[in-house]
Amino acid sequence: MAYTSEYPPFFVTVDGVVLTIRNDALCALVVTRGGEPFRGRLALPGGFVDIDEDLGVAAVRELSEETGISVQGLHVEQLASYGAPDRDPRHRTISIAYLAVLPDLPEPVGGDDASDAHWHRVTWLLARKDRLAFDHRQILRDGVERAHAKLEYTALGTSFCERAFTIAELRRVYEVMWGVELDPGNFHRKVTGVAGFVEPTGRKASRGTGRPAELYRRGPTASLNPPLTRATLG
Amino acid sequence: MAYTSEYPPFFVTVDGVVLTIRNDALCALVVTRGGEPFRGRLALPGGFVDIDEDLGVAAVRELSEETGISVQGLHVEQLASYGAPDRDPRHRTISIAYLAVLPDLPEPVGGDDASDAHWHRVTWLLARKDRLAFDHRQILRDGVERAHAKLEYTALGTSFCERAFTIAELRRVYEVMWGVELDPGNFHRKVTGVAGFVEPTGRKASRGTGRPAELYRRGPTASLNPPLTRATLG
DNA sequence: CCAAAAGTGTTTGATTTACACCCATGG
DNA sequence: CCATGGGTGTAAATCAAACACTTTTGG
Repeated sequence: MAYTSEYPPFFVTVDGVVLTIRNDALCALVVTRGGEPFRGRLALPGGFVDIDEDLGVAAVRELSEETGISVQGLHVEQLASYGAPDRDPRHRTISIAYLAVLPDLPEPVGGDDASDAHWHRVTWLLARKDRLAFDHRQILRDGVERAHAKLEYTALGTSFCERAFTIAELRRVYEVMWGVELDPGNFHRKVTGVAGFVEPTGRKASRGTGRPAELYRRGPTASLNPPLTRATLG
Repeated sequence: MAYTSEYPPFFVTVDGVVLTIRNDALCALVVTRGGEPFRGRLALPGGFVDIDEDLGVAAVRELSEETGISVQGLHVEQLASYGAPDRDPRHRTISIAYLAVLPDLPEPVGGDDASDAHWHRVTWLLARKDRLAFDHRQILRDGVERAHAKLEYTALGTSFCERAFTIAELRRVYEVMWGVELDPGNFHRKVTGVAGFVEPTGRKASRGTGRPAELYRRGPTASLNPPLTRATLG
């Protein structure tokens, strides 16, 4: 089947910046490209938008097809669009990037399809210019920057945690993202003191040694004003 | 000329949310549509992206063509993309929206081209569902929300002012955007105390009665941490 | 009982808020 | 010389940072 148009054709794709924290490091989900261009290179999961498909739906679908991850109920937001005329050597392609934030999953998220999806440390992916295909290095950078910024004044941090989490686990998210150590007491007070941020489940968690911690879940996500600030360095 | 492709055609447009403050109200720039669909309805300025044109360049060009406004050197940033399959009754169209913030201009910005561009109060434009064509109501809402948010933790407020401005003029921006009265003394101290926010020009301005105010210009735009907060209500 | 982590109390210092008050100009 | 807005001083209230200390578990 072929389409004709009096205007030159644009191609529209979606790409996903999917972040999680594994082994105390910020990691992003990447796939190995099977076809040209950039065959064998790492890339953000993504693909073409169907002609009658909503952008957000396409992003979720591609993530599921390429990596087997279901982001149902998880944090997904539109990040930005990328449309430099030469960003794809084949055609004029506009990519709408989405940002997803997940709790650490039980490793190899091999998908039904092109199942070589892997987590890589963001620092490693960004360390060299040529690790990622297309302009995906820039997209990843923008995604990480967005996540960074939203940590401070939204409850995005809770999206890195499981449904139920301890305050210490949430604190670890901030510590890894900011590369600092936070005072456990002050963090606890701050986070439990902001209305709508977290709410107690009533249950407790025994995480190894020490006193068991109260379990919390995401609250109705109030915006943080004043924002969380970095506290005492270790 | 006709183009053929094995994939269905997408159309790509840019739209601009152009904000300013006039007569103590937040206003947006709109044009009256000359063609179908939505002929005669108000719409955000925008249009089709050329096949070899960068998105940001297209946004600036359309603004200039449709409204005669040059946003050279002014604040322009990508806002978000809109691509619901039915957002344009004619074709599948993806629109990348840009946000621009300007000082109050000497009124009718009539462009070279479809020169019926006008400022309207944002509250009026948003008050009814059908004042704007397409999904431009949602786009405008998103732009206003973005501007609102960025006021608190960036120096975006200075973009509503002329090159040189008094602290009182800057304060007026915040008061109008937030619908509050701010304490002049505290605002002055806060704003001049944050490094990189504003820098003095050395000149003074005589605005009517009262002591002449020092003139400032935008600083190298430090991010505001802690952010500006709303102060005393009037 | 000891180590370790959770969570609370308390002190200190910084920041914000409220508002008094002086400054500089136009009429 | 008075009204008006610009800008600084200052005290009280609020908040954040540092850290001591109590609680509750596993070994």
